[in-house]
Amino acid sequence: MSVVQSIRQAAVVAVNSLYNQQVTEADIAINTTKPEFEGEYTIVVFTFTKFSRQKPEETAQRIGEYLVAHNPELISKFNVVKGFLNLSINDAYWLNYLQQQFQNTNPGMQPSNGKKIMVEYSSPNTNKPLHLGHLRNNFLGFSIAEIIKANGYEVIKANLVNDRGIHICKSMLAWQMFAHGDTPKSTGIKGDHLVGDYYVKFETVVKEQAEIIIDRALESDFQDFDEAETQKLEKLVTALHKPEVKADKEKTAKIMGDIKEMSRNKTEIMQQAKIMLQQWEAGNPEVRELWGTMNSWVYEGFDETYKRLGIDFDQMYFESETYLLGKDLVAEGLRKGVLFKKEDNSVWIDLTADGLDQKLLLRGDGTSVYMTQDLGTARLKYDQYQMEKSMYVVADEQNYHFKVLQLILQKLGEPSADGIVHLSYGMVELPEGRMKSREGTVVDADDLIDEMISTAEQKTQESAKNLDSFSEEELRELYKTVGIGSMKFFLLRVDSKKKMIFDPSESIDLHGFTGPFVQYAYARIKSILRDPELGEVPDLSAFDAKEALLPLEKELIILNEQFSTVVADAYKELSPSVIANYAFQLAQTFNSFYAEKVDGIPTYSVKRAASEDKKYLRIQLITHTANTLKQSLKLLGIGVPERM
RNA sequence: GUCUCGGUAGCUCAGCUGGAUAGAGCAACUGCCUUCUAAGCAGUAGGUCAUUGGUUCGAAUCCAAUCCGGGACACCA
Repeated sequence: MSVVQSIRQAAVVAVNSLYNQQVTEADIAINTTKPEFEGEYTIVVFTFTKFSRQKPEETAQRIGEYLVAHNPELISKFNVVKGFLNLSINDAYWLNYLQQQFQNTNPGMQPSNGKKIMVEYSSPNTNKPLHLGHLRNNFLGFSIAEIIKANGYEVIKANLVNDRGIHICKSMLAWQMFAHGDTPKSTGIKGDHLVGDYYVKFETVVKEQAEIIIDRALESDFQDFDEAETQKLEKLVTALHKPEVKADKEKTAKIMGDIKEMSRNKTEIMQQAKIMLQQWEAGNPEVRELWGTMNSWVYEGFDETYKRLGIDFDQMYFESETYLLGKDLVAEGLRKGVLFKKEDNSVWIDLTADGLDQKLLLRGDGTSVYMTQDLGTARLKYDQYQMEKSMYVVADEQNYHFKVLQLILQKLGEPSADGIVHLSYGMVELPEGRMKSREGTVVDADDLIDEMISTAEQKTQESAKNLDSFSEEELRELYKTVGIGSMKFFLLRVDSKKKMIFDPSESIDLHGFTGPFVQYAYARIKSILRDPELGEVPDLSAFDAKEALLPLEKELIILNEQFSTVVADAYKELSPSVIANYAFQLAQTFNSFYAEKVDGIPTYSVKRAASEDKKYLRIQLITHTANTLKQSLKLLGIGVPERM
């Protein structure tokens, strides 16, 4: 049990017996004590004055006296400032905690609770390589999975690959037209990048072809369109010439966007892509073969990137295998009367009673839409794993989709419905706005990884000591650990619910609130423990420290003790940033502990400690700190170097 | 238009289940490497917590309104 919980329990007893009340643990407000006051934890007693009928100071005084009298092993003394009851925890309590924990190489882990949670993340399209946005998704998904595991759950990490659809046909078509049979092997280009290059090629051709159609349309020449489209375009073009629209930039842009979109759809190459998609769905062997080949190139590329990043999955799903799912569910829904058919045979659900709209679930021609697939996939997942919760790590632009998904599953009476959790995160933006793959303004994942690893190399060459004692292999490993670590930390330290801005012109820092800062603190501890001058250290598992704790010793123990609570909070908030902030604070406190000097003499030296008692206590303390730092970073998917 | 998320130091962000004088990092400035790793430590400077009103002993935190910005509301995924 954590200190805070112990205090809480003791305080409930104190308040209830002193004032004959029925308060519960939730009624006790506990904060860490501000550094300018004595004590470690503070109970705020203002709320108790309602029934104590005393001034805050008197109330705090009485509760403080009661706590010290009844819990001497926990609370050694107290002081009162206004309505704040500052408690000093008994040194023996901290020492006992340290004694119990210092050899635990997995601090903060809860025992198994037998429940399962699925986390779906990454879920890339197979028509282009991964970019910065995917990185945030991947790191978040992986880290959340680790955090959930630490809270006692079994986790299934799932990846639903979007391997079919118009987007991959675009790459395929452009490859057929322009590649002259090039392959990753023949060109030396990584598979996902090669396929991505042809996606970009496709888009440039569309743009060229669309421009001609747009120009004609703006001259009111609608030869490319059918009757209905012509009518719509006539309205749009007329609107464009109205003075009030001309004055309104936003409106003009919107209309131009509509015209552009309609024109793009009429280009020859887009028509060909649509035909290819139909051929794919019809099982055309040639198209299927090309599809298989190009996807395999992409998978090789993805695997390489995932491997470098240390990202993995327990269960792969492919949309080509799941896109037809969900139709059974729709049929059942129709039978149950939850869904209804319109004249054109399309199937809908009416969500107007829930403040939402009607939502299409099956097209008139019987083909499924995104939502249909997701309904089916939800059932498939649940049939396979019967998990407590099914989490989707997907950007916040799809908040509405997941709200609707859960609601429909509930109305259909699916057992998976209540467990649906959308882990919604904000997008990564550039200083000038959103990244757009169509416009080529994306930060490529592989490029960024390379850049960070070489930045780590540069920095290591500048500042590491004893560089010549590292082997080539060790150095490569170190650059990777630090480079990837800095990137993961950078993307995870910000609350995932908020969008974040990344400026590619300023490379990711390795100083201050960063991954390498935490890694450095860890490596420092390891270096202390490795030092031959430390001498022979006896088995400390029964060591019993006698001397009073010094300020930073105590502060370090207190922080370490909070780790379990932090891990629980990170799960509750579904936010790795809670862990990142904690890891930084712990590393920072250790660095102060490490560096404090009085008259040039280090206060907290381990090997030169004033007594054996202090030396052994500090060995326990920094060992535990190293374990906690390592574990924190592990929960973020970040590794630690033994030296750097 | 409706819904939704956000606005805290020059920049990037913590803090938000109400609690003491609002915290970090970066950037700027001052110090600190003959003693366990300076990717570090100690310090200085930098704030109308978007605005207004309300609830409260107490509001960055809760409520309402307003302003600014993002996103969603597809027979796209």
